[in-house]
Amino acid sequence: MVTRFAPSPTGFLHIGGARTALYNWLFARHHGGTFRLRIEDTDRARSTDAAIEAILTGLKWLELDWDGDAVSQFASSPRHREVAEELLARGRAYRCYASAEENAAAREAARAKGENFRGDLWRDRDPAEAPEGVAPVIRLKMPRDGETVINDLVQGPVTVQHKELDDMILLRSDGTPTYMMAVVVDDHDMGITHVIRGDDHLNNAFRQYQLFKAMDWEIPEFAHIPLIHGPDGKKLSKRHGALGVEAYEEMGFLPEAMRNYLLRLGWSHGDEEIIPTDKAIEWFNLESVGRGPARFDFDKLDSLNAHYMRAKPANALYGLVKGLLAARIGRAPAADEEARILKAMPSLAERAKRLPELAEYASLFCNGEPQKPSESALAQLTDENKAMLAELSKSLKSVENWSHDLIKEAVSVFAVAKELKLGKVMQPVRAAVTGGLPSGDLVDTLEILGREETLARLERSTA
RNA sequence: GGUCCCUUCGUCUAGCGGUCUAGGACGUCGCCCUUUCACGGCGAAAACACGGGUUCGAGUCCCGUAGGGAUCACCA
Repeated sequence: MVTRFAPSPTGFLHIGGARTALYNWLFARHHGGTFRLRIEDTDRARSTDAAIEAILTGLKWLELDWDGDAVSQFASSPRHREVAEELLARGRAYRCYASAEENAAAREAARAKGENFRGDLWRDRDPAEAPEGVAPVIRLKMPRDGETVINDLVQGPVTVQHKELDDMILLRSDGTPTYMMAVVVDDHDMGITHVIRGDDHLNNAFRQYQLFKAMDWEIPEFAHIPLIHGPDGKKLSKRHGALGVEAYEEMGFLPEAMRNYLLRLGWSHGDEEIIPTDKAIEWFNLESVGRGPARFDFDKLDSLNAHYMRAKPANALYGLVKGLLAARIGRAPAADEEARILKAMPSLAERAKRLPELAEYASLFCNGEPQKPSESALAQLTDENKAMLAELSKSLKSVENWSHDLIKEAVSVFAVAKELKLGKVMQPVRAAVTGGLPSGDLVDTLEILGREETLARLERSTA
């Protein structure tokens, strides 16, 4: 089995494309088949190298590896022309000399009659009538009677009457192949067995089907997956989540969370929600792909991301936030700070949903933090509490062995002596030490921070 | 407008004629835990678009209506 992902390099790899790639990849891996990457760059004016780069980078980030080299569609245009000639020779295609104006007029007229424009102005005309100096396009001679049924692996059987099909252009007047021509030839030449792509291509499938037939080629299976909509149910726009995958990377999502989310958005396996990649490969099938469009939901992505962050080892997590952390504190973290962060990481990861948030929490373990206490933290630091903290500092200063148990004991003893409930003491301490940021068990936090830094923070906040 | 596709809680979905007083997840709300923030635990509210059929029986099958989407380029 051979699948392919065939994006056109006219922009970044958006979320819908990413899911299409994922499904193709999963399908191929599940069946032990091949997953190819083809760049549909036949539109020379709109294709850019930057976009190709963005697509490759996005795919790599998502860890969707393709087999063989990525191929450029443009590179095989001689082959596309060759097939067009073959079609001409077989009498399955013809030259059309209609001008843009003539076509536009015919299109208008057809629409006025409630019909589809079929582009067939020259279908039955004598080529001898060809006007001087007009370079023709080559059109496919579509069947006019009957119908075609495609058994779409996702949508089920879909029928279209042949009279609805237009004599699509195969070769432009400048001799370059159109997309319709290129996909069919390439899919055939690459031995693609399953064409899995966005629902927006469903109509095209029928036109391409005829092209396969005209060449007597084997027709691949089709699977058209529903598009992803924005939270409001409308077509995904930049306002929503139609961002490049690199934007999701910047927002601090993990590729494995992204894959899980995208997989589950429009596909299911019973009640399973957390689906690691190995399970995804094992379970993926086209039959379970939903038929209606799905809305993008950041909350669910967040919760999945939180899950995968917690599952990551501390050092891996640290590697992911190191850059963000340095940017946040304006310098590279020192070795002792890194050691603290590594220790605190598990409880930090439990509290963060995205990488930047984790970096923020981690910054707490750097000297000189917190820079900006939250409002509720500030509210804790009343004059009364400040006085209390100053006294507590003295008790803490005398803790010989700076360890969890002894710190806790010192605080408890202090609380009893002052006839305060433990919470009444801890709350201000947290405000002073963390500035209101979550950090895990407070005593653990103090231990990790060390006596020096703890006392420094208490002093700073009571000043 | 023509053609094609889609329609279960706010969202993603389970369901493939009886086990559905419709299940799970995210989100929301409440309670508990508690040393703060979180996590966690428990619980609640929340859906079969509508109307006709078929059938002993329909969320599940058929038709229609409504709503949504896709597509109608010498773009892909």
